[in-house]
Amino acid sequence: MYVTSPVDYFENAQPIPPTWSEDVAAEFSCVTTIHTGHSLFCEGDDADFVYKIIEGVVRTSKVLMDGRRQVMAFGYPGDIVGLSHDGLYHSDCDAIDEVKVRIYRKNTFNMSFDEEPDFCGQMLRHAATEMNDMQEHFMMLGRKNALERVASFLVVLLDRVGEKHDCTTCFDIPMSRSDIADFLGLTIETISRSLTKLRKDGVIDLPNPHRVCICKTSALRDLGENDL
Amino acid sequence: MYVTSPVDYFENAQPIPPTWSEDVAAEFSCVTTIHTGHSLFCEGDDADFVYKIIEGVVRTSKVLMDGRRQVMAFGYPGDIVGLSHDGLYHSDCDAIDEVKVRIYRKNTFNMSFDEEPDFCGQMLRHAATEMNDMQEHFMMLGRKNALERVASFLVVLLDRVGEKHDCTTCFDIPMSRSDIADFLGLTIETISRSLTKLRKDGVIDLPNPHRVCICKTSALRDLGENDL
DNA sequence: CGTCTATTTGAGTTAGCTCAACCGTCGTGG
DNA sequence: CCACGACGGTTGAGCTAACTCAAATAGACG
Repeated sequence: MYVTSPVDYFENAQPIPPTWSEDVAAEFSCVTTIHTGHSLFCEGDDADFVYKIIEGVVRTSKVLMDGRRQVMAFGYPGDIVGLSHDGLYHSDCDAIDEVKVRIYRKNTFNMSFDEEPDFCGQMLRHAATEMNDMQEHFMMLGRKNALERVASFLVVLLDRVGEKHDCTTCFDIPMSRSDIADFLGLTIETISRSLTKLRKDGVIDLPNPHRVCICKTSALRDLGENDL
Repeated sequence: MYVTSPVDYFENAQPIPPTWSEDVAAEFSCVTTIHTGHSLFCEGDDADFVYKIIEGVVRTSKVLMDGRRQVMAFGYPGDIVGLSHDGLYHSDCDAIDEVKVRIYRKNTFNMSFDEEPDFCGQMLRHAATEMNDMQEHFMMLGRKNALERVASFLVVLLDRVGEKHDCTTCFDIPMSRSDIADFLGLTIETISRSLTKLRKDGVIDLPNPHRVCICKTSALRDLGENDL
């Protein structure tokens, strides 16, 4: 099931000491870089690690036997990926660009919280936040049309990574059209056509295929009808 | 924003004592019944409680301004609903049939875990399980066709509440066609047609609209292509 | 400069939607 | 007791948004 080996960053793992506090936590985690296109983990692997994104963007996805793929989420800096309920990963996770992550050994906190209860609390808060995002995602996949989905997607990115320049807000889109399509449950052609329509309507500008500038923020928000 | 009042079950709430252990937990939670069609909570309400389903089935859903609705999940006995990341509920939750729940005061464990760390662990495990279910749900909404979605849905119910009788496994479907449609991102007509097709193909039997018997389990599983 | 890959654009097809009719069950009231 | 209307589910017919397939375009890279 392995595409690339996701665990060889952790060869010199230290033994786990009896107590664990915030400032020694660093000893039980390590920072590493995953190169563009490489996997953090694959579906079916033992879920031994949890990853916190420091830099770059990852993609978590699942594939059906016939190759149909659904992208669950894009993980941006601050996001946590790799939580499992049964000790196995149930999705693939790949680096979309050059990604720096902090890797935590699962057994130091996950499923056994004796050492540091607050880490569990942080984890739960994070899970609750992610579940909320997932509910927004359900709304898109189940009930919004193509243009609304693309608009919603752009609004989420706008609020998360938009850089305000005078009247427009711009940001990079590190993922391919194919990634966006598989995230939104559409095809690359429909993504392209929707972006073109938004551009022709003057809502956005596309300096290049991997960068967007939002010209009419409120129009985009109206289209996306995102919560909050 | 209220449809029905979801909080009047908790009029005689007790003050929170300083310590909290498993056997006194009952004091900080209470069991109550929510009647068919009534709400446990609504989007926008203060998320003061978390609910564990004891009996019956609940539906969590979101609606867009124009009335389009997406059902996020059906909560069966053992499931927990009402987790929030920011102190507000972001979905509606309603009783599909007569529902018995245990209501926990959020502040006794959620977001402040000083008293009982293990409750947080249970919560996190539950959240991880639910996130896994949600990922299956994404696959359905984004990448499966109507028949596959209905088959997947039936397989999940089959594994969860199926009662095996000789060669077939049967279970009740407490939710309406409209609920199923809004869960699967389809219309009631498409649900009906898909069920009829499965019946005509001999995969299932429908003694009445709210009960299914699975005749060809493996055929249904093949169609649904569920993970695990 | 040519090849490769990602994206955009165009044209025709189709799965699922919309709208409408129909059917069975249930509760209500004359 | 039965007629009636309301409601939930099923079935049919036509429509349309998004898909599929195909071609054109544009960068990126050796």
